[in-house]
Amino acid sequence: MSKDRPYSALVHRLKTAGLRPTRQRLALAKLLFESPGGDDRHITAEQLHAEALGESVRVSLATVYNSLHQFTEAGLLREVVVEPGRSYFDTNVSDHHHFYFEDSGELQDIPGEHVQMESLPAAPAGTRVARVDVIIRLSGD
Amino acid sequence: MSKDRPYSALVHRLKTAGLRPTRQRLALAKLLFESPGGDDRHITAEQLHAEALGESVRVSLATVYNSLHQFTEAGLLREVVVEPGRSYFDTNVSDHHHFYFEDSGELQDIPGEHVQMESLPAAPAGTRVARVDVIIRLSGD
DNA sequence: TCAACGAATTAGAATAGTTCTAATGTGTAG
DNA sequence: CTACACATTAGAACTATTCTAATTCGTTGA
Ligand SMILES: [Mn+2]
Ligand SMILES: [Mn+2]
Ligand SMILES: [Zn+2]
Ligand SMILES: [Zn+2]
Repeated sequence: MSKDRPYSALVHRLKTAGLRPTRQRLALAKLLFESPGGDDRHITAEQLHAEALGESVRVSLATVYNSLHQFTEAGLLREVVVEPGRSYFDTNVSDHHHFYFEDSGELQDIPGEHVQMESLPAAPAGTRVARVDVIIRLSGD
Repeated sequence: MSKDRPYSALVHRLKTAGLRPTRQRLALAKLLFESPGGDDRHITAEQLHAEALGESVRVSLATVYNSLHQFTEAGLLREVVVEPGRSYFDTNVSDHHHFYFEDSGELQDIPGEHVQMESLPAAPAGTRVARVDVIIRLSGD
């Protein structure tokens, strides 16, 4: 279909999401989605910024935040809040839940089938369920 | 049993928790646990501080934070994080989950029986489950 | 190809929630 | 009552995040 460079799939992904494929967004998307384990990363804005700088991708922290939020709105990422002042962006947008290791601050996926709710209560009138977050908090032994 | 003033039950509650019943802790505990609906309040530190000042209880914000954390450690409160930079303290420490109204920022209890997990995955070796948080995020219509 | 324009990026300031510091005050055991 | 550990406090500090307004870039269509 396309004879483009390695970025071609990402370019398409961003365009489809209504986002211009800028140098910064492409580089961040590459780090997010095409690293080893890219379909299950849990990363903070500061971590991604550091990672970019480490790869000599020049991008500001403000742009990292902007991009992460835009990717989230576009459904490419999912935001998971675990502590006040600590939120992760998750490259796995399928239906799943999380272990949170309180000691190390790490998040780990739990496949969706392993936690099932029976009888989710109905959303109150005038609202719809935007998301259901299940976080199993773990502490050391 | 006791012929003490209205604070007597609270004094006992704090002492049992290993906390000295100081003027500030008593006043905050009274606001938290003896308001109408005191077994189901979801309040932030700043809200509680404002409430205290409104009742002419002189207490610093630092003490409000200290007390909320101490109460939480003692099992009198439970902390619920809903957004980066927004955490609530919940006077309902029984097993239950929450609706979060994204528009208004309010939290509402869902009785424990109304959400049941089947087959919670086992905690990874070397860890124990400290808590399971279920937050159903609602957005307007 | 390129001008024009709206969109994106940026540095740095600003904000908000929370925690820290170190000086002062208070509850309680003896 | 005294002494001392514990608690409170004002304000500074800190951290994650958002904002601002100046600059740069991507796209489109002539
Ligand atoms: Mn956000
Ligand atoms: Mn806390
Ligand atoms: Zn995940
Ligand atoms: Zn609750």
